[in-house]
Amino acid sequence: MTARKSGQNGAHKAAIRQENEAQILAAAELVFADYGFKGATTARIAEIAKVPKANVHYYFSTKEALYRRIMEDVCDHWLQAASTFDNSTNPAETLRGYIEAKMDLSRARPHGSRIWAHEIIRGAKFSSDYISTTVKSWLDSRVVVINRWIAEGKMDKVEPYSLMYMIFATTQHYADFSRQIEIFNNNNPLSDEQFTDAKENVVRIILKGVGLA
Amino acid sequence: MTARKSGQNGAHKAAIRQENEAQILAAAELVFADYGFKGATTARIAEIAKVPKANVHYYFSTKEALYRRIMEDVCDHWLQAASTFDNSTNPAETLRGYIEAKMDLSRARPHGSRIWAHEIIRGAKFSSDYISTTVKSWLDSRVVVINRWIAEGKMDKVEPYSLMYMIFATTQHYADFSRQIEIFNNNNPLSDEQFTDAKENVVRIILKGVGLA
DNA sequence: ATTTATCTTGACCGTTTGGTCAGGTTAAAA
DNA sequence: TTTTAACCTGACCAAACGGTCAAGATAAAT
Repeated sequence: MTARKSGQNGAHKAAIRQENEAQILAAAELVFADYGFKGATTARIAEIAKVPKANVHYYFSTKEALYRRIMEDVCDHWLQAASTFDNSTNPAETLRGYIEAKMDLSRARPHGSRIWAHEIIRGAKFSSDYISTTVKSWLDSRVVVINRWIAEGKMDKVEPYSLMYMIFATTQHYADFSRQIEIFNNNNPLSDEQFTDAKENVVRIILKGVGLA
Repeated sequence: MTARKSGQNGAHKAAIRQENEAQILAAAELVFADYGFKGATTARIAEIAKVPKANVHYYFSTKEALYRRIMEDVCDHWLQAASTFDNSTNPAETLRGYIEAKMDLSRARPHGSRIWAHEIIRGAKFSSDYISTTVKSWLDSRVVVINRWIAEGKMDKVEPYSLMYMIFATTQHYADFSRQIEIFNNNNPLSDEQFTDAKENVVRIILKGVGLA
């Protein structure tokens, strides 16, 4: 294949790089989600990505570098869902939007949620900085909003952190524990209908639970 | 030390066995909780248990045998907390009792909860039988109770599974994600006071959320 | 056509892994 | 006291681990 056949300026090489990196990242996300950082192996990642193991190390110098890259991706998506909390005029609408966004993220990217779970369970060795700065700032500012709603008598007086933890836990449960839910559902993954129903139930219980229904 | 010095009939040997097994089990619980089955190493377990690695294999033939034993323990404790759901006359009292029992279990035995989380995240390879029989039976019978409460107009019409998943997720979050909670709490573990407060908030939000307040 | 830069990979290396074992110590039984 | 059964452990092993590298293949630039 000549240079002319592809786009100009080394577009083919760039495409190869992008393709391979994407393949490796997708495989790594799967393997890290199943086994966490320590339990995952580069050989297994290579196998799933369908590239020789040496090629994994050509694109990502170390297992840790690959892991950190995956964590960045996971955090980016988390922040994206978080932004739903911005429109803070109507408490019920805002909370509903946030819960629904987090539920949808659990459905769309369960592996990311599982990687995060591994990371925290193990003690957040790689991400404690990110949590104590970026995530904590985000959370604290939402707590302020919730406290304002409470002060304005728009909702019940609840501990905002407890509420947020409940939302974190419940929404992520549908990703992290989907295998358990599947078994309870007679060994069938939740259908789109069942998931939508679950989402509505979660929203309703929480909104009513804090006096927003 | 002679046989006479200890109780009769080989009590000393039995005591040694019990002591060592307990030490190894405690260490294994810690290590499996941090790294899951695959990521945990027998060398690390031996180190924490303060016995030579060969001794770990003297008491537990393989890493998998040790892991299964730990899983049994975890399940036993889970079933113990589950029994709180038995007194099913008063919905609010029953649910409150169950939620509080699960919260207390997360506080008292966080490692067990984390091991369970690892196990499910990975796909419940060792425990799918236990879940699809024992746990599912337990859950389905509680769902019947909740549906009866709903039919009797004692609480809102909610999807019982969604409600139970919310309780699982939220209570276990205080064990599995305690490191994250700690960071949000300015790098301090929740005090007994804060935990009691969180527990009460969780109970209040859920009970009110399903129309039991 | 030749050079250069990037991509590819089988073979390899030192270390760590789960697990074994021979030979020892200790306590219970005879 | 002697025998027996259980406990203990340093040393070891094959396999799997993360990572390296030299040598070749491919495509872009000259």
